[in-house]
Amino acid sequence: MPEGPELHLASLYVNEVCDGVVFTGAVRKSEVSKCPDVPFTCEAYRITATSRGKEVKLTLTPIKSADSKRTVKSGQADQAMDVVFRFGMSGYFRFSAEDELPKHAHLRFYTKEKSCRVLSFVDTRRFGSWQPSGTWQRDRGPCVMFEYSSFRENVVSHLSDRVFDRPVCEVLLNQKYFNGIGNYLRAEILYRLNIPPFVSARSVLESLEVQDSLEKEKAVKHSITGKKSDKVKEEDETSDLLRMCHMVPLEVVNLGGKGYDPAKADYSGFMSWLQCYAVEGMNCLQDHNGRTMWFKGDPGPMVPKGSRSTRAKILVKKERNDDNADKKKVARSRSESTLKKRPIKQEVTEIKAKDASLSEAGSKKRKTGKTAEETKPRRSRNSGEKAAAGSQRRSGRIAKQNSK
DNA sequence: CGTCCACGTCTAC
DNA sequence: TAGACCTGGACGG
Repeated sequence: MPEGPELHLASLYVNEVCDGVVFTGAVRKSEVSKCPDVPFTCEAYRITATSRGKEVKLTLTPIKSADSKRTVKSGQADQAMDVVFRFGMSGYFRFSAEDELPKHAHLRFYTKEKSCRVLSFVDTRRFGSWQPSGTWQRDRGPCVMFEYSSFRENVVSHLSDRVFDRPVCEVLLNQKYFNGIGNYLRAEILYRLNIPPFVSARSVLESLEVQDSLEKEKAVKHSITGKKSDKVKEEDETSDLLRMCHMVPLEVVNLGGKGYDPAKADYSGFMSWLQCYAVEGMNCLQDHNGRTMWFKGDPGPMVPKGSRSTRAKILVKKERNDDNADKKKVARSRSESTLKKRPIKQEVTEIKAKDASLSEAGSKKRKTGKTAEETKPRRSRNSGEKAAAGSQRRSGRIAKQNSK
């Protein structure tokens, strides 16, 4: 599930399904989990959730009854407890019947119902974690979605920090400044702005100000009366990287539905929303950390040496509907960058690799005559995640569902 | 069957 | 800045 939008949707999910539900007893952990026990036991309690960036906090609140003072046994909570979750690569919450517990339900909260149900933290890969009596992780910055002004402030006031020497695509994953941005969001955000991923972060951020310039503009317009002074320099609403770090994740929240989770039922809406990440025809390279960066066009000057164009998974195939494309383009030709949304007919395919033309980007940074693949043993990001690939796989198959 | 890939941190050399 | 931490789906042989 897990970038900022999915964490927030998870908190909405918890609040919805747990509304009016009474939980009871102890919080139980799976045998296999290495995360800490949650020492909370209560005859009757409620669960609510909030999110911040890439964390979710559950609050367990004991329900007071008239005779509670007498009834509270030792070992029973009478105080609320917060449990803070990080989702790793595969975490999510599910509310189910007790006899239909999902596989990998590693932390469980049981309802006080005759036919008991369970709120579970499910995490297939177990990269997620929780912290009993937890607080928001100290080194994480403000939420890009719901603490927008302090998020801006935090970035703009630290631009001299040396982390901003790094390529912008790598800095966008730094949760100290971009809490909530992950691998698909960085691709989508930079794509919308046409910013090459491997240019220094400072160079694209240094012109930005603490206050969102659109907000400023609104304020000005407002004070000027209702006069629609078009003279006020119409700034392109999609031109500010920090604003896009706020807006793009909110778009995913407003899809209302499933985020990226191939294991789950309906994520087709999300797949259609993607314009760049894992989209056929886009380029990709490994960043300095071995993570796949999806982009279009120029990669920028700071591509890591030896970065290979990965044979990353293509999840989305989009098909142009060219019939009226040109006309529409002219009609709305106001700003180049707002035209990113090509008139498109999209097809969500099953996951089928096609490995389109990634070679272009890859060849750019081949300085020697030889390919990176030939000269260097490929850097591997980590043992489990990326074993250095030996063989080239080329498959030319795409699920052909483009019939019509 | 085996290899490669995946929405993210962590910590150890 | 490599690994470590994990499971499982897609794909290739």
